[in-house]
Amino acid sequence: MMISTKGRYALLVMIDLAQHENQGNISLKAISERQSVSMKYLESIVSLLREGGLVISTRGKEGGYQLSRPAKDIHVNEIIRVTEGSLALMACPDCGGNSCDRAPMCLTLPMWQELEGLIDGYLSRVSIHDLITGNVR
Amino acid sequence: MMISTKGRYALLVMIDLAQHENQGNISLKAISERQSVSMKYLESIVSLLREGGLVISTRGKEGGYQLSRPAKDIHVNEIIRVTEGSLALMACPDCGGNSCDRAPMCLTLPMWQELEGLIDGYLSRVSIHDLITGNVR
DNA sequence: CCTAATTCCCTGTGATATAATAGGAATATC
DNA sequence: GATATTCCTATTATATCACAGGGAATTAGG
Repeated sequence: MMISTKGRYALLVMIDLAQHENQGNISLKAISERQSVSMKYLESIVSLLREGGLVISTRGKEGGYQLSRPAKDIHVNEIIRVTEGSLALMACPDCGGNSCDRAPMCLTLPMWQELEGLIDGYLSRVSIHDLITGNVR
Repeated sequence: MMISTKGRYALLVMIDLAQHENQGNISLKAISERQSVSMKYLESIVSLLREGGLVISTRGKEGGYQLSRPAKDIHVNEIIRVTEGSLALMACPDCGGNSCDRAPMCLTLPMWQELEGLIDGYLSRVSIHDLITGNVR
């Protein structure tokens, strides 16, 4: 399974923020209540989104989060990359991508690279806005 | 990370078997020595391949494994499916794919289904034989 | 029949990752 | 100064991974 709850909840948060775009700061409490997800857990996930520059935070009372860019300009591959680490399906364990003596293992490398490009290519064409409007294909 | 060593080693075994096609039974001992992987761990992996019908086993002395079909007719998606469970990236946790009240979550479902089809489509076009001959694209 | 080589099966184990929880410090608003 | 919020650092519980061990069942060859 490629996508853990971390990535799932991250998408959830981004969609929620997009649905309340231009409504000022959205607090985690509001999101957690709307999506019935533990607020404490959301905290750790949103902090990844913040470090990745996908959301902007404001501390203190009346604080909260907003998308750092319009929902049309934020794509799913960024969200996954920030929360799940990377999209890398597999790396050659010994040589790190270069050729080595572990031949049969390396035989599969071109396939993984090709597939990775395929996945990243697709997810980079799906924006948060596309998800909300159901414009996925 | 989508592919664990289970899937990696399974591919390794299948490639090794393909490289010794028409040479009778290949023992785990031989594979484990060639690929320097623990024989005990290989055991558990090959048993998945056997249950999945991808290899045929022969017990007793001079026993071992062979591909159940020509390498050209075995594709990577089958191997991953058998060893890693499924290619499913994500399922709607509450409604199992149908629509439910957890709207934002379900908004992402079409995207995952599309992507899953993309991945499965690609991997179903890559055979073990393709991997060996470097005919990947 | 006997021995050796093999698959098969069941169980255990340490390491790591995931999913979540907990407590409190820092910051901003009113 | 009270309150609401983000931010930071732990801790725990559970699951999965990557093996290891012991032995039963099966088969080939002498």
